[in-house]
Amino acid sequence: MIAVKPRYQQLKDLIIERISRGELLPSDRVPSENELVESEKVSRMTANRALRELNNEGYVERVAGRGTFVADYRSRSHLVEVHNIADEIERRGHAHSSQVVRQSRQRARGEVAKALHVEQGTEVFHLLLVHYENGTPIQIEDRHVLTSFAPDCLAQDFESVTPSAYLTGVAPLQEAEQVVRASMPNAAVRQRLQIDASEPCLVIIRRTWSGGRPVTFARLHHPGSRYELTGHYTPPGTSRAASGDVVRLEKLSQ
Amino acid sequence: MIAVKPRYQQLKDLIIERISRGELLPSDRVPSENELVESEKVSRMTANRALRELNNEGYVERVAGRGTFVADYRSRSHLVEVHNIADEIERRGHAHSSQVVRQSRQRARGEVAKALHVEQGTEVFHLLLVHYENGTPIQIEDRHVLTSFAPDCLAQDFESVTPSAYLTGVAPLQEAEQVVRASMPNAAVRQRLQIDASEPCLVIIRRTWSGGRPVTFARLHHPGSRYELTGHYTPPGTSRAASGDVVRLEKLSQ
DNA sequence: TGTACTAGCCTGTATATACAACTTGATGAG
DNA sequence: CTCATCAAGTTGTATATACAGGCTAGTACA
Repeated sequence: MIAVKPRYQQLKDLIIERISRGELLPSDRVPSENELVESEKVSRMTANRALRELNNEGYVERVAGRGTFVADYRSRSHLVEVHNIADEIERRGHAHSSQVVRQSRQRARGEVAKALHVEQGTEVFHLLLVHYENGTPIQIEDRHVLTSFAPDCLAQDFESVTPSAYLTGVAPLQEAEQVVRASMPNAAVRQRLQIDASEPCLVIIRRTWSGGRPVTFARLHHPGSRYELTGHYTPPGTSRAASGDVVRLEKLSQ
Repeated sequence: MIAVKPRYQQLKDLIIERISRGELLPSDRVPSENELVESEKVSRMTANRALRELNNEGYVERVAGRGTFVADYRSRSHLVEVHNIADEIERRGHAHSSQVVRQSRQRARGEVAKALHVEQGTEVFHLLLVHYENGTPIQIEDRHVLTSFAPDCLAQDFESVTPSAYLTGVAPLQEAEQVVRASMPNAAVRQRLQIDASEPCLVIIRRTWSGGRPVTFARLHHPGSRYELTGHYTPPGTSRAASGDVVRLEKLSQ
């Protein structure tokens, strides 16, 4: 099946390709419709459709009169926003800090090797951090990263830039799977989160893909009494105004 | 500001309007491009853009050679799929059953009144069900519904059709907010879920909107050892094939 | 020097036209 | 009656053209 892709899709693929290989960085200017007409020998309407759809999908931002620009990674998907606990805490107006417990190479075993699609015993990076909100522990981040994805992982200072922010900067994350559970933590987790034996944890296990392969696998433990996940869903095509005056549910249900 | 909406947007609004007022039902035929050219006095390209975008947004399905048809509610948004615990259980190949504990009128107080945007003391429907997977309790559904939204709510047999499925049938749900927490259940919840005092619950608090106002508010309790939420995110515009061979994470991390 | 204006680029929308590919139902040949 | 063919309607794509409106830089003018 050698189905020929439509021309507008070829243009989209071309631009996505340039973005994901880092040739075009966030806020860089993307070729204008007329430039694409010249260089790719298409009509302006075809170039328009390609750029318009990339805009709808969050890859680029368009400004009438100025041009088309690569969007920030963080606005590309809700997923990436949720990824970064530091942003989340700062958006609440609180202070974020973190402590690196471990930052080392490790041989991938069992679950980690399977999740990252590597052989048992392959070297990967292992990060263990505790994140604090106004000095109170809010998350344990236990993360494994493919060495080939981020070779300079051990040289980073993860107390000033979170692993999420760093990894997002290395390359855009394209896909993610996550599982959310409630479970009782063991003693080590309890000690790091400063909670007692009767408090459950909200656990998120998340695997993220880039360039067609899984690149990082994280287990995030949160104290049940101090953390909750919130989500907001609107069907596409709904006017933005409608969702603006939604009362935040977490305030209602405390 | 009397901004004139673009023509293609007017067409989209027109069709969404017909769908949401029930004039067009799922699988009904939507006017074809040429019919819109006639009736709405637009060019075919404009009609094409309107229908194409409605298709991308999940409102309609298009089949070359046949026409354009209203999509099923359940395929309109991932949200609605996730809503129905019965479908979820059956998709796993297990048997779903449920027991209605309470199905009555109740005066809305406190949190419920605030969440549904009604005065304290307004009458609402109250549903309390326990859902079972292969005979084991998997969810307590404690739900409040606006009487005006579903007047025949008390006449339904919720042991054969789940509240989610019923409510989805009354009108398409347009928006939802949810909060996910881990917490220790009280004795009543423990007893209904048949769990002991050391097991935490995964709690989902969800509010759903239709026609611009909140219509139902639900608290869902799940035993931490038997239930987990899974999510899968792909940025829009990614080819579908890539996400097909993703290994389910819940199997990896058991 | 400073300000107003304009040319030139950009996106956003709308139309008319064309051809390809698919589906369905009718028509006609065997 | 059966099967092949065809016509008409549908979506999907692509092009050429046009005009409106936003933005910017440079130019002319005061």
